[in-house]
Amino acid sequence: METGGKQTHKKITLRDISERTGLSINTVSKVLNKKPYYTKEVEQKVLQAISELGYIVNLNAAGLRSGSTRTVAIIFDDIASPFYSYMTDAIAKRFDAAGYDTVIFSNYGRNAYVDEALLRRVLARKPDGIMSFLEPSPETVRLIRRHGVPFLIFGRCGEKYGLPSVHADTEVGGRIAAEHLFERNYTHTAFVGSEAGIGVGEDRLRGYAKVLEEHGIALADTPVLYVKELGYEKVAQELLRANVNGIFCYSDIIAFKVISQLKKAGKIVGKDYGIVGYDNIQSMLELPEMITTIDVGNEALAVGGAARMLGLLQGNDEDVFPEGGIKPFLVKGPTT
Amino acid sequence: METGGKQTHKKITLRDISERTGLSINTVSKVLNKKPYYTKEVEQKVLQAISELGYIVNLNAAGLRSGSTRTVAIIFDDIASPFYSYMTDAIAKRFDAAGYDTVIFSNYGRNAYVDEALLRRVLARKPDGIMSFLEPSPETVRLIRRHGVPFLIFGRCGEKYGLPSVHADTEVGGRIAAEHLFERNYTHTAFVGSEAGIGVGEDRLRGYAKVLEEHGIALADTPVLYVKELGYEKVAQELLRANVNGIFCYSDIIAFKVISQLKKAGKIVGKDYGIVGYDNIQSMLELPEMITTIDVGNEALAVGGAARMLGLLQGNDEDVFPEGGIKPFLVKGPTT
DNA sequence: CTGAAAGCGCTTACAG
DNA sequence: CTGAAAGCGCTTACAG
Repeated sequence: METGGKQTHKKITLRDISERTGLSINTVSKVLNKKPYYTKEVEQKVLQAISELGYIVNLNAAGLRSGSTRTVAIIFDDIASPFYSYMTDAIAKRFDAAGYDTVIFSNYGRNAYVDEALLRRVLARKPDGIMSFLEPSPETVRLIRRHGVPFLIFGRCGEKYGLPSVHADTEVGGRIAAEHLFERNYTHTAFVGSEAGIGVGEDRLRGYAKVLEEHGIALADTPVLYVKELGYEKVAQELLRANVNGIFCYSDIIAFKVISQLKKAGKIVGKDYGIVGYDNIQSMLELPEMITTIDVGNEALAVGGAARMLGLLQGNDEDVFPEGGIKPFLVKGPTT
Repeated sequence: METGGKQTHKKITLRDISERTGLSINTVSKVLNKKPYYTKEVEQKVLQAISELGYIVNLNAAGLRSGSTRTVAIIFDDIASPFYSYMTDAIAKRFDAAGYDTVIFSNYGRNAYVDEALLRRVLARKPDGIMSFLEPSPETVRLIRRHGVPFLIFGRCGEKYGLPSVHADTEVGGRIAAEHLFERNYTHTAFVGSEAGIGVGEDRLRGYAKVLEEHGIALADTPVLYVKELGYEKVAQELLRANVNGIFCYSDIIAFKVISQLKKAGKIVGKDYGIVGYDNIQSMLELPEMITTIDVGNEALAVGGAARMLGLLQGNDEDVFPEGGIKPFLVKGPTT
């Protein structure tokens, strides 16, 4: 099987086009970049030589000189997660349409934040902008400042970092979930999160807690469990021990696993208890309706996020959602 | 004042490190790249200056000179699809560990092949290698050859293109699915694909067809339907009209939609009919068990694909699966 | 062990 | 409208 690996392939550069056409390198460059001015005749010659020699521009070299790589970096925790991959697809598609390529970075679950080491790797590629699903660590914020690169936080609020962000109102999401559980008479509730201290998780928890209060229940008197801390088996044990009948989960994936665990104990979802997830991944994957969940306005979020990033790339710092942000909504499924 | 700190966005380059330390630029470069030889003292000085000034290397510039960008491009059809995003995560993680960053490219569903325009965009970034979930068009193959860049086809056979590939035996997958349907007495079967002419789809269909033949049934006498051609409603109509009771689908996602459509007509899956999907996405997403499906050896495929690509990057053209490839296996679910 | 020079492939002023 | 020169930030020979 041949790969062409070791063969010598002559690299075609502007110099070759220049020699072929008898024009100077910068005239050729001008035609390539459609900069004024050149004659139709020159254009013809250049385009023909390019096609004949199979010239392909080296954008790294171009970026080195021009200062812009026409590249956006996306940072996430876990691209295998449907929420991230769906969003990445929707966003990268828009970058593509605007002439930007996308480089992806992840710390592969090693860290819930963008740490300095990761940001250094990102910056070494000189992207024109960075869009991050993760929040930056404090030192990272300093590095972003110093570097002056546009940095957009996506899906989480950037206010406390003084950085631009596009996100839905997560507290409202938690509120909607809790209200729904109470409406359906699942009033003995618990919250199951990923890990404590994640900003967006805390927001959802807060919205949920407020509804509890309105019903005269203190959050402290109800289970608040984190799967990364306890594991799913222990979480299920706690839920059973507390005799909970309404569960609000940080994500659909967590909800699915909780359902599986409780099933082992003979508990039937939608009958013995109700559960609400988060993210509405079933709609992203075009799966059959599986769960009651909160949709954070996925589509609007992706569109808005891409628009905001492209705006930042042009030095435009205006918020795309001045009206108070995207509103999450409930999607009723068979689990409540 | 150089130590003042808030120098607004002055770019720090090797030149600055050189001036700060009194060493030459190439000595600094040598330390950065750990090339022999330099003294401990010099190393100390350089590392300190780098830390003080917050230097970050420009890998585009480095790549321009060295010829290697330490970058791999991944091309896919649709990163929002769980199969692709899971694989991308598993693969990119391994590239990362080997010191390569990943750039993603897609034609966003516009084309089932890597066309020339897309490959040009990829090559303009000068990746050290390309890994593609999509097969190349004929002109694209020529361009790959001419360019001499390592190009690995992932998930599909590259033999007919003369290009290296890592893939499971898809024909066996189709065979296993069909055998299972017959075993379970779903003997009046149909195939539902994505679109005609996709190599990997044809392979699955062929394996399926062979089993039919062994049971004395000609493929031509059974429905072979493509959703991109007919749409889901028409597909369901055809399935009902032919009074089918066993369905083999090209993917789990297609299977889910077919199940939804047939439900509207009152048909209960697992009772009125059996259905087998492909990809085992439920395991990737950690969803509850939802469907009988074919797992193509996802984990092994990702590990092997990454290893093969990293091998190609080092000029090593050896196949990582000399023993006849990865074997798909059946995952029994509630739909058969 | 360290440094001066050349060059990777472009684009950007600027001169004509 | 076209071209000669400089330079983006590095690494690579090569000289000392």
